[in-house]
Amino acid sequence: MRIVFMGTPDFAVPSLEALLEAGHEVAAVYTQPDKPKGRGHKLQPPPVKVLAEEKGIPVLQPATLRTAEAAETLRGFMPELIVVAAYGKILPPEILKIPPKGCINVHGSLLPKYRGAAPIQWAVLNGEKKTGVTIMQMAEGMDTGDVLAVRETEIGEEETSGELFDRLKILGAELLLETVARLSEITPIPQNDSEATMAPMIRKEMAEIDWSRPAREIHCLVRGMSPWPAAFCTLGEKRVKVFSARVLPENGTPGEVAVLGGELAVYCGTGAVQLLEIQPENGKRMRGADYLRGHALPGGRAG
RNA sequence: CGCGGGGUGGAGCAGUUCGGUAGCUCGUCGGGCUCAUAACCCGAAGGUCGUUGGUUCAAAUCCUUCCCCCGCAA
Repeated sequence: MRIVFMGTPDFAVPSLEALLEAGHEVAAVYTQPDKPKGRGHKLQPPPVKVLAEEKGIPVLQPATLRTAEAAETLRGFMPELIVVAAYGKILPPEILKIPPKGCINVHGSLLPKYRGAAPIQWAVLNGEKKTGVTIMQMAEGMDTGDVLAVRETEIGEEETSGELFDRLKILGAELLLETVARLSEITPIPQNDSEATMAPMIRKEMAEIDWSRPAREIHCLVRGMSPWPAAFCTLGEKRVKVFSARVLPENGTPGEVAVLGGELAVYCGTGAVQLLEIQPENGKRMRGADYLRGHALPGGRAG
């Protein structure tokens, strides 16, 4: 099938790969413009662009699709179908109407749950036991289109957003391929809007640990924010990221640092958490127990 | 030229301002104590102090070249 693919980050890469391997004709790839990232403000191409260029596919990085020119350009590729996976832009109605077989989207949740930009992280943050991927037709609203296919998966007790991301991007690619193959046979199912929840973009401030919260909740925060932006707190004078933690039943003054079970730990509102893997400001990622060797903290307070 | 921190035995750190024979906590190895231990005691091994050149009687420490790592911001 003649397809135009739109996607930007890592999550979208397996989907594009799958379409190519299945022999679909990808006429063009749309992705976000390169942005200055990293130290020194170097321009970074999105992962999808890197793959597309490797495969010799035309790459377009328009700042907006809301112009007559953009619609005209897209029409020029004569796509039968547009496949979108974490593109990062909303498609205006004029664009949605272009491909005769419609526009479909790969979404990292069980819609109508977790509509929006960060479904995977929110599922982990909320301590969900299961989630999944949904392939849907695109409508004008945010992830409101009719559902074409769904696949569920369980979330591990200790699974982080990063790990779940890696699994869902593969699941999503597989389900996408099956859905495209059976597109004409599928009857779209409307979403039940009354059950919808939103998963807005994650902001760094949301990753700050509040030690007065229950240990279980902090554990979810750590998993949900790992590896990005990473849950963080203050130890001594330094800001420290927490990538991995374990819940303990011991109670104490919330925010007090201790050594529990031989590991660096902090008491929470209810229970305590061991900080198994952390990264101090300016430091490398290391085990909490290692950090303890060079820092006398027990008895102190974490912020 | 976005701002900033750092590279010291296997790990995490101190020492660098005011140059002078490398230190702490832990790990490892050997021995001891103990019913026992992530406990305690004794002893040992292990470091060209990221790299290059320089200053000096003497450089981890001062000046210089380059490499690598990381935090913030975006």
